[in-house]
Amino acid sequence: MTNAPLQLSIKRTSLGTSVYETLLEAMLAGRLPPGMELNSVALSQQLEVSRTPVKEALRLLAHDGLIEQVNNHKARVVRFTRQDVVEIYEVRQSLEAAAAEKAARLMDDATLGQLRAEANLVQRGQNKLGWENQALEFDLHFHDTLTSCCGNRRLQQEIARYRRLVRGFCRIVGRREILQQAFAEHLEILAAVESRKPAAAR
Amino acid sequence: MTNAPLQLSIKRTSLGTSVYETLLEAMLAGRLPPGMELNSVALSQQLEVSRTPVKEALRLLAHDGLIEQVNNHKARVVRFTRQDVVEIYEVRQSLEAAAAEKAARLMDDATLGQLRAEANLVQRGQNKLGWENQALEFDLHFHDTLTSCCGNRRLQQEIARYRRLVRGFCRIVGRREILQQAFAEHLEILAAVESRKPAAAR
DNA sequence: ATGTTGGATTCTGAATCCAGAATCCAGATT
DNA sequence: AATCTGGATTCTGGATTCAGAATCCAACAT
Repeated sequence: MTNAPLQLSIKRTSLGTSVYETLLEAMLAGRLPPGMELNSVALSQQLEVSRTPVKEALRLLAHDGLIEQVNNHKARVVRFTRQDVVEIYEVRQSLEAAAAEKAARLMDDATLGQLRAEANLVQRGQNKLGWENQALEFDLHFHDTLTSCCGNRRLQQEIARYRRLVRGFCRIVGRREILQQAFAEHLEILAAVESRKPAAAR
Repeated sequence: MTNAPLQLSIKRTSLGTSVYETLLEAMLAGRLPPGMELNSVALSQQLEVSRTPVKEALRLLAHDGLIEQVNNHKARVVRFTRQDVVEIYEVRQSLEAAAAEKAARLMDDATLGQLRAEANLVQRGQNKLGWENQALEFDLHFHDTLTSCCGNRRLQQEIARYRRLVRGFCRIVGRREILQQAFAEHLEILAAVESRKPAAAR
C-alpha cells in the first residue's frame, strides 16, 4: 500500500548558510558596521562553529559585493559611498520598473481590486494617527504584489536582493513626508496598472 | 629615498576562485551539460586539487543559480527551461535599457563620434563578405561602450553577469538575419543617444 | 632620530580527517 | 513475485591540521 501523499518536510539548512544569513542580517541591521574588519577566527569563536562555514559565508558575502577582500585576503565590510547608494537605488529602480511594466499586463483583476481597496483605505485614513505604519505596510504589500505578479521569478529574485540592500542603509522609518510622496506615486502606478498601460506603469 | 612609483603587480588568485572560473567557463562553453551531476570528489581529482576549493566553487555557483542543490545535497547543473531563457533575457534587457538611458545623458561626444564612425563603416560594408564578423564585433563594442558610459558601476557589473549567462545558451554565431536586425536596432539607439533623448534610448 | 631588516606572531587558504546522511543491493518476509 | 529491511558503500558538510603569507615589533645601521 502506497502511503497517502502526506506532504511534510523539515527545513534542513547547512551551517554555512545560516552563518551567511546571520552575518547578512547583522550587516543590514547595522551591527557589523561598514569598514569593520572580519576575522574568521574571532567570528567562528563568537558563533561557536568552526572556521570552515565562516569562510564559506565570507566568500558568499564577498561574491555579493557586501564584503571587500582588501589587501589580498582580509575581509572588511564595504563602506557604501554616496555614489554606491545612488547606484543601488538606480538598479533597484530599473528592475522594479520592469516588474511594474510586466505586472500591468499580467495582474489579475481580483488582486488588482484588492490592492485598490487597500489603497482607498489608506487614503481615507490619511490624517489619522498611526497613518505612517498603515502606509508603510501598504508600501511593502504593494511592492510585493507588483513583483510577484510580474511573472518572472528571476526578476523577482533580483528585486528581493536589491531590496534587502536598500533596507540595509535605509533605516528611516515612518518619515511622514517620504511616505506621503511614495504613496502618491503608488496611486499613480496603480492607476496605470488598472488601465493596463505597461509603459506608464514603469 | 622613496622608490619610483614602479607599478608592477602579479596576479594572485585563490585556488577556489580559479576552480570557480574553470567550472563557469566549462558550463557556459557547453561541456558540463545541463542536468549533469557534479561530484566533488571526481572534480577534485580531475582538477588535481583537494575537495575544499571545489566545494567553495560549487557553493558560489549555486549562489549564482547555475547549479541546483537537488535532493538535499548533491549538485547538478541547472537545466534552463524555455521560461528561464525568456526570464534571463528580460532581466538583461531591462538592465541594458536602464544603462542606455543613462548613457544618453552621460556619454561624451568623442566616444559618441567614434561609435558613429564605426557604425557607418559597418553600414557601408553591409554587402561585403565577412560582414558578419565585423558586425558581431561592433555589436560587442557597442554594448560595452553603452554600459561603461552609464556611470553606474554596479549596473555595469550586473549587466556583465547577465551577459555571461546569455552567452552561455546563445552560441549562435554569425547568423546574418539576427545580426542585421540587431544592427538596425543599434542604429536607432545610437540616434537616440546622439539626440540625447534618454527615454527613446531605452 | 629615522629608516631598514630579520624574526616572532597571526591569519588565511588548502589538505586531510571524521561523522552523519543518502544510495544501493542483497537477503528475507509475506 | 513483489516489497520491505538492514547493512555496505558512497558522498557530503564540517572540524582539524598544516604550510605559506602578512603584519608587527624590536634591534640595528646610517
